[in-house]
This record gives sequence, C-alpha cells and structure tokens, in this order.
Amino acid sequence: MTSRPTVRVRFAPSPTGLLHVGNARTALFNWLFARQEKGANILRIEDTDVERSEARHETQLIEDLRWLGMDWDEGPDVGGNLGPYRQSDRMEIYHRYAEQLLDEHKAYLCFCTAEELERERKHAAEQHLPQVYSGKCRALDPGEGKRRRAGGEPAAIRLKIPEHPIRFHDIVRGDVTFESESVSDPIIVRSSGMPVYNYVVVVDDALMKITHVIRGDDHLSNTPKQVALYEALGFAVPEFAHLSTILGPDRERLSKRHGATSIAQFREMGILPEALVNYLALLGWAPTGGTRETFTLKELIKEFSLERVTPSPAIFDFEKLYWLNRHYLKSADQQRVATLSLPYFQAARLVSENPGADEQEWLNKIIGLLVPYVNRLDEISEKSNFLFRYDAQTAIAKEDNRPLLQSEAGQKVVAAFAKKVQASSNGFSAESFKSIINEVKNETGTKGKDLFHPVRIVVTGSHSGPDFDRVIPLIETGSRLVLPQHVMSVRERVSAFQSAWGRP
RNA sequence: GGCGCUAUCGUCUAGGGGUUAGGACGGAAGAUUCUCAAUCUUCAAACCCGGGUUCGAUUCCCGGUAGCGCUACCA
Repeated sequence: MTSRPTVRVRFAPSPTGLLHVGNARTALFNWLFARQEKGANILRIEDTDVERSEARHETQLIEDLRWLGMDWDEGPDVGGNLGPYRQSDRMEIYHRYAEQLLDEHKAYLCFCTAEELERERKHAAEQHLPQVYSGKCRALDPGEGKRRRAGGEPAAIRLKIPEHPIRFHDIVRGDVTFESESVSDPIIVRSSGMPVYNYVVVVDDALMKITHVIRGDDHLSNTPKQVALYEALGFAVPEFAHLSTILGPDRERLSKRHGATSIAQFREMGILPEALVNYLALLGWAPTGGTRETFTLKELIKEFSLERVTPSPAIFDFEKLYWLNRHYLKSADQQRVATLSLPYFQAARLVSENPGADEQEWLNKIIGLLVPYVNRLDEISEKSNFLFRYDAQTAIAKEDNRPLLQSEAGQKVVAAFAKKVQASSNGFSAESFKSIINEVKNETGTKGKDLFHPVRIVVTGSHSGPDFDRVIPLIETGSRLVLPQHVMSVRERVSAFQSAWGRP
C-alpha cells in the first residue's frame, strides 16, 4: 500500500460580516472532504484587512459553522501545531518569505506610482491588450532598489511571473492553463508593508501543509499567480477545487437584495440546520445515480465526492430549501421543535415569558398542529392567528368569506349554529362540538362545505384550517388560561360574530 | 477591452456516441379529508446556436452566443 500524505483542507473566511451561504457551502464541502478522507479540517481567519475585520464577526462565524454541524481540528479557538491561525498574527512570517524571494531575485521592488500604473492600464485597454504590468521595475538593479527603499522611497514587492504557461489541476474543472503574457507580476507586499491576500494565502496554505484548496471560483483567475508563488517559494503545489458561484433568480451573484443570504438569517427564520446543510450539499453536487435528495451529515460524509461537484453556477431556490425544511420539521423531535418555536410566540407576545406547565402543554399541542403548515418556523405564530387573533369584524369583511355568509344556506347554518352554541351552557369538547354540528346538519339539511365553511368562519375567521377535532379543544383550553392575550372561547366567538353580523 | 470558467425541463441535477433523456423542487389534474395543509397517483416541461468527426451526435472537437468571474498597492 502506498502511503498518501494525509489530506489537509482549510476554510479561510474573512471576519468582515456574517457567514454567507456561498461560504457556508465552501466550508461544508471542505469539511465533508476532510471527514471522508479522515484528514484534517483547518479554520483560518483571514483578517489582514484590519479596517473591515472585527472580532465579533469571528465569534459569529464560529457559532454559525458549529450550528451547521461543522467542526475543525485546528483553528484560532482550538489551537494546533501549525498556527497561529489568524493572519494578523503571522505578519512576521510573510515578511520573512517576501525578503527571501527578494534575495533570490524571484521578486523585485517596484517603485511605480499609482498614476503610472493607471496610465499603463488605460493604454493597454485602448490597444486591446491584456492589462498586465509592464515589468518596468523588473529591470532595476536589485542592489540599487534596496538602497532606494532604505532611503525611504516607497516600494512594493512584486513577484516575477515565469515566462512559461502556468498550468494547474482543478478537481472540478480539469486542467487549466494560463499563458504567461496574460498574468501580471503580482504585488505581494504593498508599499505600506502590508502583504497582499494572494501572497499570504499561499504562504499560509503551504506552511499549514494544505493538500487540497477548496474554495469559490472567484479565485480561479488568481490561481496562476498563486501557483507561481508556490513554485518561487519552493513549495509543492496543492490540488485545487473551485466551486461555482451561487446566483440569485436573476442570475446575478446571490446577495442581500435577493432576500436572506446569511446563515444567521436562516436560523432566525426557523430553518433547521440539517435542512440548510442538505440543501447546500445539493447545490452543485449530486450523488451517484442522481435520484436521492435527502441526506444527513453522516450520509453526506459517506456519499460526497469532490469529483462529482458540478462546475456550472447554481441559482439558489428558496422553494426547495423550504421543502427540505418541511421534510426535516416533520420528522424532528417534538420537544426540539417546540423549544425552537417558543421564541416566535413570545416575540409576538402571545404567550408568557415563563409559561407554566399548563400553558406549555397547550402550546406544544398548537405547535404540533401547525408545524405541518409551515415552511419555516417563523411562520408559526401567524398560522396560529385563528386562535389568538380572532376578530368577527374582519371575518365578516373578508373577501373570500362574504359570498358564503351571504348565501341562503350559509345564513341558515350560521343562525342554527349560533343558537345551538348559545343554548349550551358548558364549554366544548371535540365530541360535544361534533354533536352540535350534527344537529345543525340535520336541521338545515346541509352537509360538506356548505355546512363546514360557515361554521369555520364563525369559529376561526377563515373557511379553511386544521381539523375541528384538534382546533376546538385548543380554543377551549386556551380560553381558560391566563395569557398576555385572551383567547376567546367558542361561545365568546359566536356572540361576537352575532353582534357584528347584526350591524352590517 | 483582455484572460478564464460555464451551458440538459422555470429551478437543482442524473446520464451519456444509438436511451421512451431519469430524479427532485415548483406547476397542473385527480384521490383522500368537513375545508386548507400534509399524503398518494397521474400529467406537462429540457439537451443554447452553427460547423466538424462519425454509419449515427444532446454526448467528442472547433467556432459563435449568452451568463458569471478575474483584470487593484480588496479579500
């Protein structure tokens, strides 16, 4: 058996904002690959952009990744032998290697000003030529350069791109080639002394012994520069896997204006992590056979394959995410769903801050009843409006209720039903309510929709909704609880409806 | 402008030189339920265009077109 080096991958986000679905998908594919290969997953924080990086974003990032079910073997919070894992703590390393490249004449000092470079670019554009740096400062004598720099002249450090074409292998796209002429000598350290992303990423990946660089395809065009850097530094070039972009319905890169895009937002919406992970996995990857749709993380580790990742960009489809969410909601543990739902009721001030046992039990039943009706848990309090926000006026005024209420049969049913309810002195159970319905049925000679629609409107405000058998006990129990918002009993509803009906 | 990547139902995708081009979301119809949702059944829906290679291309090659990305002393 030939021993292969252990797989080491990394996810390297910038802590400049919330974790976005695109990055989350990159994190997921890295993690799946690492776990499948029994390799190491590394978290590295790319905070060289001091202006935009914030510690709270790093904390949030870690929280979001863990929420999704991911973990890592090395990282700023868990340590590791090849750290530090924050770029801001690695400046010395970057400078050391930059000076080394300079000494070996693989890089050179560049004294060109921003204006000069701008002029060059303009000129290139006019001539329909690739916009690459002219290489003017390449010709400078290195000793002379160092003297000028020592004298205080601002100088950036540029890498010499080799004359030969740059090729590399990408697991999802195959072999990729860039002609040398189309690749500019990249700046690796700014004249301010701050190293540049394309450079530090190579130093870090090499030093952290990353074997597979799995990242977004917005980095594909940067890869030749990075490959040249690996070679100049004398490091082995890793395998690459560039993941396609996630787009919005308008085929533009998915962004805030398409709706929710951050993991935190999806969590707040009441999307289950297993649903999101499953959806993300299916965005750009399909299992052998291509017919299976639902996977747990464990199953994904088994089935996932980088070779089967599709190179074409994918449009984010909220409907399919919702379908998966409904799927997982249905089979999720009842208690867990209840716990996750409670905050939505509390935010709407429908239930107590610290519900007692009776209230909790009642609420759990409501949640159990309504979960099959929602795409996301944050819809659940609105779905319970028939309980908490019954209003006779609006029920009567509602467009799709009116024809029913005004029909002869409808009026007959409402009248008979109201009379029966008012005549009964006690509250209702599912059974006693059913017998009233039966009496109304016999008296009015109506059945089916003609019978149930008007009754539903009177009791719940809407002609459609969950089973009466489950709704009636919830209404009656609720009416006896002390809640921030009183839940009207069936009798109360009927009288309210009657008096509202009385004055047109 | 230059360079790169991409191209199968509306969407996510499977497939692959000869197939009734498969699955899923969404849509439509039906069954079921008092209604709605759920569930089940059925249906509609696709190989970007043009050349080549080949007995035969949706599949392989080339070109076009379109979309996206990079083209920074951003990451």
